[in-house]
Amino acid sequence: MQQLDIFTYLGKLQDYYVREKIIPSTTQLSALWNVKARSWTHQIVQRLKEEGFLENAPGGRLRPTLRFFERTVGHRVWAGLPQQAFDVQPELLRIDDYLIEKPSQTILFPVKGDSMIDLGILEGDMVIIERGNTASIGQVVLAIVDNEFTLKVLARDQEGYYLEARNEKRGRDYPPIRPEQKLEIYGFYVGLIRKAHVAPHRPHARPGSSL
Amino acid sequence: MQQLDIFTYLGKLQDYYVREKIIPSTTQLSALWNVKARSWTHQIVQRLKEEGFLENAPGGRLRPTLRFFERTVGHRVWAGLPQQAFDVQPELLRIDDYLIEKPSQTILFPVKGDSMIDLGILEGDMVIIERGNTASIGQVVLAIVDNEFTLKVLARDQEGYYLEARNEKRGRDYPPIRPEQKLEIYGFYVGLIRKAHVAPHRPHARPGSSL
DNA sequence: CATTATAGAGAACAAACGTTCTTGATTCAA
DNA sequence: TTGAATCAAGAACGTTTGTTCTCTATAATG
Repeated sequence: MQQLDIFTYLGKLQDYYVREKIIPSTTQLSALWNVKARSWTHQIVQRLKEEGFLENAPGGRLRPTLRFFERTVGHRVWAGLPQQAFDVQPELLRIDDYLIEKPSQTILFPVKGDSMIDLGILEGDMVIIERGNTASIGQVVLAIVDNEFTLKVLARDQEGYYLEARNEKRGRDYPPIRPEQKLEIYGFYVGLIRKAHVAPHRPHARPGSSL
Repeated sequence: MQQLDIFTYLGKLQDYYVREKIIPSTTQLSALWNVKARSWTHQIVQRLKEEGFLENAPGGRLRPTLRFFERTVGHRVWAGLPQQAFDVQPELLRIDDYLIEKPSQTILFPVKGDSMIDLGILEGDMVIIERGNTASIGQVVLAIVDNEFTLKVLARDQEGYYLEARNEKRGRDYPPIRPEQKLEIYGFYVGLIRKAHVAPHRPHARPGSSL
């Protein structure tokens, strides 16, 4: 704690950036960090630049680098403090880049119902759909049936193409969908994001200690 | 073309923002827009604020609004489609913002095994973990057992706290984990991202037409 | 003990900043 | 042809900015 811990400052700044979507000026940074002297704030900023979290945009203002957004991915227990995650060369990952390859052809679609539960696609999840009207058998596709979107597996038999659910338990609730005329495919499933509905944080349990 | 076309200015600014990831100052905007008077630049900015493309961040600096990013996936694509699509405003949702509230306390962790499959957490998924050593019974937690991370449900009985898997089918493969001394909780599950392993794109099927 | 980093504050400054007010063209409808 | 908008530039303002330089405490080291 004696040592100037840049990551404490970085953390506050990252949280601020998420809130405000801007890197503030030295003066405002001083307030954010509870530093009384703008000169000292400047010093800390300099350190963050050396570490590669910030850089100067044309005009001298600060802007976040790619590294600023990167998030640690843990594989095994890091010896000691969690902050060391940065030192230990962990895998770094940016969610948007990881999930979306073609931003202009990608949309998010909210999942309703549990017809795809066997593939781990739950109600309330957001599926990531890449546009394209061609798909392979067995692929999960977002199709348009009766003027409504539906997420199903593309299948085919003697009678032609149809859509299958993936819910073993309640299979009879989701019979195959056979298009009356044509099957309109909007895009195909390339990923998923889920926000867990965390119960309002009542810290019931505090088993053992911590780190 | 006679009329002051804000969108010409907006376009240039959008391109600049993609390049530099920052909204420049009035002076630099003047250069970008080939406007000689900073006052006039200020006027245009005012117009863009009224239209909802820009706003003032705390401190007076400019920042882009959500509408600023609107253009990427043309909304015209949606015209004529089922109404569900409009609920989400796909291109306006930024994944990072949606999933992560406290970036500095959040990590991603790759899921191994199928012990949590009943909660739709599959092998290869990345769970989003928010740090904190307190948790409620029934919450999904990332705990440290035998110097390895494990993702399980926190439970409790007469004997004390323990960890449960969630895999009905192969329940006997995942017996409850009871800590020898103390149960160390690293953080709790707040979300998930998944990248579907799309088979190399062989466009087997082209059922019906498209849009 | 003396010394040397480290953590922090204060003052000071030129440049850049956001803003306002004034003035001059050009366009276009009454 | 008068008069109001619109488009544009200039000058001027007080404030904030990034930066530098100097000066202290405190802690660690030898």
